[in-house]
Amino acid sequence: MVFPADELAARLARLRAVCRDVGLKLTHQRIEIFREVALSDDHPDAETVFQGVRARVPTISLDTVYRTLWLLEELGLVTTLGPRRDPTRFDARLDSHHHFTCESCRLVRDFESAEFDALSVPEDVRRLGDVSRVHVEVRGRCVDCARRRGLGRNDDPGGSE
Amino acid sequence: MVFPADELAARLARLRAVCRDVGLKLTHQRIEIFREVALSDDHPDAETVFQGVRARVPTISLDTVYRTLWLLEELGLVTTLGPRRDPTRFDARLDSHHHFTCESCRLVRDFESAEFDALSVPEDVRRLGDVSRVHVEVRGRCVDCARRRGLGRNDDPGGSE
DNA sequence: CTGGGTGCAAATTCTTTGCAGCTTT
DNA sequence: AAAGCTGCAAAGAATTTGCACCCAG
Repeated sequence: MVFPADELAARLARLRAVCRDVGLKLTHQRIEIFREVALSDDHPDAETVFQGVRARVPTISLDTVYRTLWLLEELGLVTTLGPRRDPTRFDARLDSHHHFTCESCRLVRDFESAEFDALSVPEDVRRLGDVSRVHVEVRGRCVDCARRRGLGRNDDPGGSE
Repeated sequence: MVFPADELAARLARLRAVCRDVGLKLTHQRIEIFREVALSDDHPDAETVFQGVRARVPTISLDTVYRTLWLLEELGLVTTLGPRRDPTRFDARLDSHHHFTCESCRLVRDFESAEFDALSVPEDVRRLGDVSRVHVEVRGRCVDCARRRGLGRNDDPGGSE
């Protein structure tokens, strides 16, 4: 792994703390699922986590993995790559632009930024491969969702602009 | 729409040019599907494109929409939000970091950058909502895929670090 | 014309849900 | 003991595929 062993312990401690605070049970499965994601450095999907955990907990089921991953996500202990729980979305803009994504609803808005466009990719990244595009993803909660308050999720972006 | 009417014409012209060059037929469906994505500023998913196009072409089918969208993506005429054709992937790192994603295989690598971490969100974006996180997505082709050449897609990232 | 493209319907893949029994608190 | 979790199996989305007919080149 990339990070020191301490880091895993710290993440697990955080899981414990959050579960206690929110009143969630700290089951064997939850710990192992969280550990699997925390230990991997390549951002596994649910199926991959399932395979990994199953090596240690043979009775684990795939649906528990899904339920737990989304639970951890709601608790803020893990995040997702790309928009959350969303089918693939397409973009016809080929010029350099960036995205603001609302974590509550499906809203995504483009924006331009000369500063962001000017970003130069670090040398270590260039060593990973050929870079074709660099764009900034800003996540947050849109004004409409913020107005509606609460932590619940809205399925429909309000502003039709 | 946000961009001038000319822009749509330019995008359609580009579609024509690319199809001709590659020897693809310029069907009514392809034009309408492309137009639907090009005209929308909220990054529709396949289902939404389907609904939109169906208003003008009642016989369109959802599978044609999928096929066409992925075709346009391969031609470089549209892109996707988040990783392409990939189930949801999870990330247990909560500290600020960024991603390099290979467009050929499923490889995703984290990297750190003080410069990227220091980015400040433009005022107009802050008006869209509350920002919780800013990260940079670098897309390209990893060294292993580059070595394998060709435009085909590899399903398995080779390097196990 | 002729082959690529489309529509249909069925198949996959990814993810969620209802329910009965088992585990943490 | 009580409520929350889990595993199972079945349901539900999202996406893909096989095949016969049709249209752009």
